[in-house]
Amino acid sequence: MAETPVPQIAQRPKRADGRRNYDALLVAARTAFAEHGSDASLEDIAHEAGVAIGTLYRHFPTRATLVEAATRDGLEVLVSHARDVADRLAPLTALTDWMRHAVVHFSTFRGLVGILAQSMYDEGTPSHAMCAAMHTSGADLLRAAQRAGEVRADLTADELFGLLSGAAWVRETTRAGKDETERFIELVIEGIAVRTAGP
Amino acid sequence: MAETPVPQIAQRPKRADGRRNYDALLVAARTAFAEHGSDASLEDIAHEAGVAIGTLYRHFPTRATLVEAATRDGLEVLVSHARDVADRLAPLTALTDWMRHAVVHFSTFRGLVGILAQSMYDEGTPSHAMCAAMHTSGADLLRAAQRAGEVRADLTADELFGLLSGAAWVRETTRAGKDETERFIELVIEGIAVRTAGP
DNA sequence: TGACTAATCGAGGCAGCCTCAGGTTAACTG
DNA sequence: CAGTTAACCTGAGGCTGCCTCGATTAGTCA
Repeated sequence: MAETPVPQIAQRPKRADGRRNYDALLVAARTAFAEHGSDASLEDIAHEAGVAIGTLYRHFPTRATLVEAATRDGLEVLVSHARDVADRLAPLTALTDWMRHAVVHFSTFRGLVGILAQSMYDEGTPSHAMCAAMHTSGADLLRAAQRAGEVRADLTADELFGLLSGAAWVRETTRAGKDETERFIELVIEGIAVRTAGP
Repeated sequence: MAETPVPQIAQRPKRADGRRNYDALLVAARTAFAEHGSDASLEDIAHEAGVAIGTLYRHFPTRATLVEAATRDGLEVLVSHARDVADRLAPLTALTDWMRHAVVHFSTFRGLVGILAQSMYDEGTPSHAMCAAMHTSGADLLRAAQRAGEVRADLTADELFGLLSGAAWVRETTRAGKDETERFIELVIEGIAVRTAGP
């Protein structure tokens, strides 16, 4: 298993009021993003957190840094989940299970997939480090499934993430439920899995 | 083949100067959308067309109506292309070919897929009529391929359009080239096609 | 307690959206 | 051709949201 560095992008502020406001902003941001997508009004978020707009910008100089902070935990869970399933499940099952979780996380709120897809290859974006770690996680699972002969050998990790984010985008724009998402992933798996002997 | 109504959403203005400005706006809009995506500045478009902002709003009361007018031709081509391939090609080949064209059109500019995906099921959107016609076209091709036993019988048209728009979204956000797009569609087809006898 | 400086505040400049009251002009009519 | 009319055009102005920055406040530490 390849090394998955744990990125520390921005240490939290030190002063008590600073820490308090930072947390309040994060809570407000998560709510606002869930409701209005990644382009929710920053001034509303600041107001909701009981803080002036300048304070928001002090903690999060760009929208991207706020999104990153609001979604970091979820991505961390995703990365550790990859290690977990790799240990517990058969290769293709592990990959499938992880893909399910990835799609759900990517579509946490409208606009997230776009940001993550961007960050995956664009260093310099706040989310890049976490995305790179996640890329490694996915690639490891893919490689294992390929070694086991369960996934077509010519599929690259980038292609896998293309399929994954496409699925997440569809989920987020159609507000698909559990069943539709499950079905969609099944179709994708069908396309990348090596067929076992037919009837 | 089901009926494909040709919608006439908004007749063009009658007076000469009105028609002239309408056309100029459309040209400017296509350029701007291609360059900046569907959220290009409307004031820039008006200025580029040599017209005041109020004139733009007179012809296109909402951004959606402008997008619709700017992309209607392409959708019409897509619909007639479906009839064409249905006549000329074997069912699965026809479906595949049409999907290729659909993905390319859907990703004409950044933001289009989202609008089309929305319009497909939301009556009351300007693009809905064209989208519905296109839905019919795709469904016809799908049904033919299923009758020929070449595509899994349990795939619905809505699922097909989910896959299609997912592919288009990936193409538009990664600015994928011809090869990547081709590959992506191949993977999708692999997932929905009935496997011919294996080795 | 006083000094230091992190942290906060919010007015203000800017961009883009959209409306509407008033001015202009193409097209038609006698 | 002059008169009439409705279609058309204009752009200032109100609004929302982004982002900055100088003045102010308040934790922290010696």
